[in-house]
Amino acid sequence: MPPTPNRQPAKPTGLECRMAVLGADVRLTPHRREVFEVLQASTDHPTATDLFTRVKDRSPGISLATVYNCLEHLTGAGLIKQVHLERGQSRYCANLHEHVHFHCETCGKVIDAHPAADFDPAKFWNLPAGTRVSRMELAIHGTCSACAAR
Amino acid sequence: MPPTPNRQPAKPTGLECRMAVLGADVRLTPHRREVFEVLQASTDHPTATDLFTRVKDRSPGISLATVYNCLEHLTGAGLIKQVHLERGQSRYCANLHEHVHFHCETCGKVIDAHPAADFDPAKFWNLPAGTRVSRMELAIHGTCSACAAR
DNA sequence: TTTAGAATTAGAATGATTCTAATTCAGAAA
DNA sequence: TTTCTGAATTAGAATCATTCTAATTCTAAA
Repeated sequence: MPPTPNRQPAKPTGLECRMAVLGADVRLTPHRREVFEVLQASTDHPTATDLFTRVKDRSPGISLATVYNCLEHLTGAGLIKQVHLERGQSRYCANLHEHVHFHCETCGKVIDAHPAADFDPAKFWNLPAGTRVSRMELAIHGTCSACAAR
Repeated sequence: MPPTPNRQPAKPTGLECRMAVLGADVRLTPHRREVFEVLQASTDHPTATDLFTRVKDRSPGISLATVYNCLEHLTGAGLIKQVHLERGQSRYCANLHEHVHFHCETCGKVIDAHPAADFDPAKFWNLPAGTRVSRMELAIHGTCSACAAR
């Protein structure tokens, strides 16, 4: 039996490329990179199938399962966010700035809304002492200005 | 052809009972009443199948489809609220006071949290002029005090 | 070149919800 | 009372989004 090799943890080299955000990291494989780039280029808040359609134009062989897989890894690494606005498909968002989502119930459009500079969400709700908050998700539903104008 | 009878719109009489809230109304049929009462008596935020199980103790013949149907009507009438905390099953809530939901990611418990008296949500997000807000849904995720103590 | 593990895939499986078509029921009209 | 109409209810099928599975491919290190 050969001596136990002094195996190092795999390090990124060559084509392999990692991005680290908030301590987590992902290997940015070609598919993951494309899903990420397509999402970053999207101003709407696409669903997994929306992204599947868009990425297929660039990588015809990609499968929906891979898109879901990529989204899961990217979400886990904190590179993108999963958004739950209503029942049905989840939506995804590459805007990492703190923001909330406005959802127009008439046309379905989703708009990012950013909080006022002095907004401190934690102090507005009377959570029991000892509660730890890891994230908040605010969905505002209504009618967007374009629809309201009609 | 007989003369057109002067048909009046159906009015609630006898056992039939309506509740009107915010302009909407529902006939409170026995099943709807039971689903509503069971939800009001629940301190957790039950899912449709949770409610189905609980209501079946009182009305063994009820079907899951009817529970969904009742929940839809009660929600439409504004008597209860549908809550989306995570992917998967919707939860329901009979607390009509303005409040947000805290979701413990460790034990799954959901706690109602009420806003501070001076909280005016509308002014904290820079929504485009002309936007009309009909409702807001805030989910706060984290660890409840009991789980945090462990 | 071999190996080990991760990524990817197609398709099956799952879970929640919604739909469908038939039946039952309540109250109004005859 | 009996009939009628529309709503409520039902079981089961259908749908939809997602997750799982098992096989295959790929990457980078040994």
